[in-house]
Amino acid sequence: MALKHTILAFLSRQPLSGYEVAKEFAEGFGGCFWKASQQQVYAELAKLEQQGRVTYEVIPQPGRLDKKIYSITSEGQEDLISWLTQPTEPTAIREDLGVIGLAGHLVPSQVVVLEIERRQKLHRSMAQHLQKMDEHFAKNLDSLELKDLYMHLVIRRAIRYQEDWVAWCNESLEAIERTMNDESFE
Amino acid sequence: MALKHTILAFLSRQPLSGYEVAKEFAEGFGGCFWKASQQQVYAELAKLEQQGRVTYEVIPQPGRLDKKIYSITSEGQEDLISWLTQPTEPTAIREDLGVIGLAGHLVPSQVVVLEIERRQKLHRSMAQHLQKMDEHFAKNLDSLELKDLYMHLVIRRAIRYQEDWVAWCNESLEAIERTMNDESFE
DNA sequence: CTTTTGTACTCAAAAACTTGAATACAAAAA
DNA sequence: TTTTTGTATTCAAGTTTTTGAGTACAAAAG
Repeated sequence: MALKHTILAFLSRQPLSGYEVAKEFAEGFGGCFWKASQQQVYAELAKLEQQGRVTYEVIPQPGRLDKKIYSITSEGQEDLISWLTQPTEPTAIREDLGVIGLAGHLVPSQVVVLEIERRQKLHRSMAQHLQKMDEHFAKNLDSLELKDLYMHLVIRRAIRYQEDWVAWCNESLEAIERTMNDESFE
Repeated sequence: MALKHTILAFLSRQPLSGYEVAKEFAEGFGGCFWKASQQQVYAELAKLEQQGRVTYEVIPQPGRLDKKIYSITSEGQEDLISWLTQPTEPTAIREDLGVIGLAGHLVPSQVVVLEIERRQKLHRSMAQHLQKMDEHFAKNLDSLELKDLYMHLVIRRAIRYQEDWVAWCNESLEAIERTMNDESFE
């Protein structure tokens, strides 16, 4: 699984607390690329710590719960690098909206149309949100250091994904509406 | 989870044996949309049968193991329809190649470049394979019955997905190579 | 004539993920 | 001033998914 390596990848960029890692998985990167719950992240960090892939430093906070700042160890970096060097396999899409296509004939077309419209709006706003995340990188494209260039590419991937959904929704809505009209004139 | 409903969706199109359902998840639909192992499919079918969502008819085959042909029951159809009527949630991408972006700075750019090139070829051939699956539908687009129109839309979704990967790979390769050249002239 | 491929199904264990709850405290909003 | 939001972490149960092996037989390929 790659949750482990995704966490290591985050920590390879900068040390973070468990809470901060979890936030990345809930919002930024996770918002549309890789989701993981807080519990999953904390459990994984504990496991990685046991395996010596990460260490943490306890930061006492005045009038607050302590914070554990995790950083990647050299073992962790080696592990990560050897994972990075192996070929990746494409992931299946696993999308509920696709299943609707398989059984859409069981419900009135309007149900499908409304759902596609709802999803289209959602993906449009996700694309916009990602565009904003990317702005900073896209502006200085030529002077980006490698780390940031890669981050930009990852965000671009997510933007494309969302935009592709929007375009497919359009295409599909048109096709369905065309068919609905055809049938009513027959 | 939607594996259950995806199986019901298949059976709502036509009765199938467990083996055939598993094949759908390995190749056709599953090839790029939803993957599930044989074991998962058989287990799920058994559970659905217990719940009365599907029934099977044992077909004895001369000189072969018996075959169980599953069909959806009216309970199954009701279950499926009520699921179809609920809003769907977008799925996270969960792609290993995205994680590479987060930690790409740890390995030589050539490693990333080669991996992206490898993936690009893969997605190109997946797109072609899907195009072929779609040919039959795309040809008679105007005379398609609803069932087939929806199937066409699902395949289109998968084609777009694969093509989007190909385009992103291009975009990324160019950006990385540009940066590599910049740096070697400095 | 033997190996591979394809049909057809089952069992079991481990890893991963989801869901729900709980604890603890601070700062801002209502 | 009470509620909500945000920071920060942990435990537990249940479901899903992955991985690996095993049984059985037929037909085609080598």
